[in-house]
Amino acid sequence: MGKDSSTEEKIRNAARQVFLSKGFDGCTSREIAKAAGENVALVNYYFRSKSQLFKLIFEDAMEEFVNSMVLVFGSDRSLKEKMAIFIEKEYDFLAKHPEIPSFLLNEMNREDGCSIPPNVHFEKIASTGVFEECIKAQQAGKMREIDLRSIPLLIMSNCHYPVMAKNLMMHLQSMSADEFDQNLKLHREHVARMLVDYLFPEN
Amino acid sequence: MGKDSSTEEKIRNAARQVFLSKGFDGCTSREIAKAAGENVALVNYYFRSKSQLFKLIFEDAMEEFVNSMVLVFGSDRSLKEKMAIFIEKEYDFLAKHPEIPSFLLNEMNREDGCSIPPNVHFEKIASTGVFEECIKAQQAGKMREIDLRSIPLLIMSNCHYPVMAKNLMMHLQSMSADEFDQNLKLHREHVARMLVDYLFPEN
DNA sequence: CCTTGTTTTAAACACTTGTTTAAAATGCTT
DNA sequence: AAGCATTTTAAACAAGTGTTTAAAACAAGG
Repeated sequence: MGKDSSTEEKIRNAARQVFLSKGFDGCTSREIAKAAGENVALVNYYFRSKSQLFKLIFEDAMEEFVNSMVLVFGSDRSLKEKMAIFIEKEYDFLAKHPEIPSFLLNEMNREDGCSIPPNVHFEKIASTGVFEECIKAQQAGKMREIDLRSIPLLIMSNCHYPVMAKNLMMHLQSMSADEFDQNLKLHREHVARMLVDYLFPEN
Repeated sequence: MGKDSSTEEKIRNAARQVFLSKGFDGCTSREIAKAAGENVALVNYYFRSKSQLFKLIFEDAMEEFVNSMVLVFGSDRSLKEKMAIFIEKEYDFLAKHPEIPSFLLNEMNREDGCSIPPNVHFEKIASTGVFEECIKAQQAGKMREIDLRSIPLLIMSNCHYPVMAKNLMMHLQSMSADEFDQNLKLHREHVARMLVDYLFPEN
């Protein structure tokens, strides 16, 4: 069976790009094929159906997404440092892949959207031991008493939303894309300071 | 010309519900008509086209959205109080209309998505005088030195994202809808405290 | 009643959708 | 070169899309 470079990969990459920016409903099989420079029939020849191909792309994105979480938490810095570094990395990651948050959220909310076993991703994050680390820190009085499930939500809110809301904010505050990007660099520092200050209050 | 109750409104309401939950690409004219219990042709009879009808719904949602901002900032409380109240109101509002943030963001990012004059909404917010109020507070050392455009972004991030990410969080943390909603109540208080503490540091 | 204008309907329009087919092109082994 | 499976193509398929049409149903006033 063939090299997985060439055609199959070309379609997969094109699909990724198109799906990420337009979503499942927002694009057509022919659009993906054209973006790959290949015949429409090849999409189904290699991936059986549009949905099947989408599932592949979606799970890839989800994995990439979760991995970027796991990476930092696995290191052996202090919890406070980890948090700050994670926010840094997250902003860097999102600068390169700004469509991922919107993509995941949207397709997660579509009916018959997500058919993935949840435990996989949960386990991956839990396996870094970051949760136990938090509990310890809380018991030692070094970390604010807060439900552990709120922490990812706090971080993700402040990292993901700004990227997703770029167009909306540009509209509401009538600013250009450059202005927004420039402002985002400052915003990022506020976010890091605010979250760390809140989660690790000074005595 | 007829009563604007009955058919026209029935279609408009159905369209709102369907558009909000599925987006422009995610639904069909026939689906809207069926939801309204009327014939397909009536959609175009009253609204000329699917796009036209969508534009109406979209601008309505946007207005509702901006108004919920303006309402609080127009009151005559202290800035610190306004902020806290606003977050409260926003969470209440979003509990009733959880689809609006996703809807606005998505359709804002669609190509040929937003064809609305931006200045309208910007002016509406600016006209509350909240910006001048912030500048004053910053000069008096009562408010953190931060670009004013970051403040709405901070607030919206922490109010809107949690609602949008409900399904994603349920999945990642393998929790039920009830668990999530319960957690959201606690989360909301953290958000209010964190934002106020950060924007109005004690001395 | 008939006439007028408005509202509603079923049917059709042209076009796009995802998917399949059957034939053509290509590559590889013998 | 011949035979083979694999890959690619253009064409077709049925179903669904937004929109239009032309006729029917309705309401109101003369």
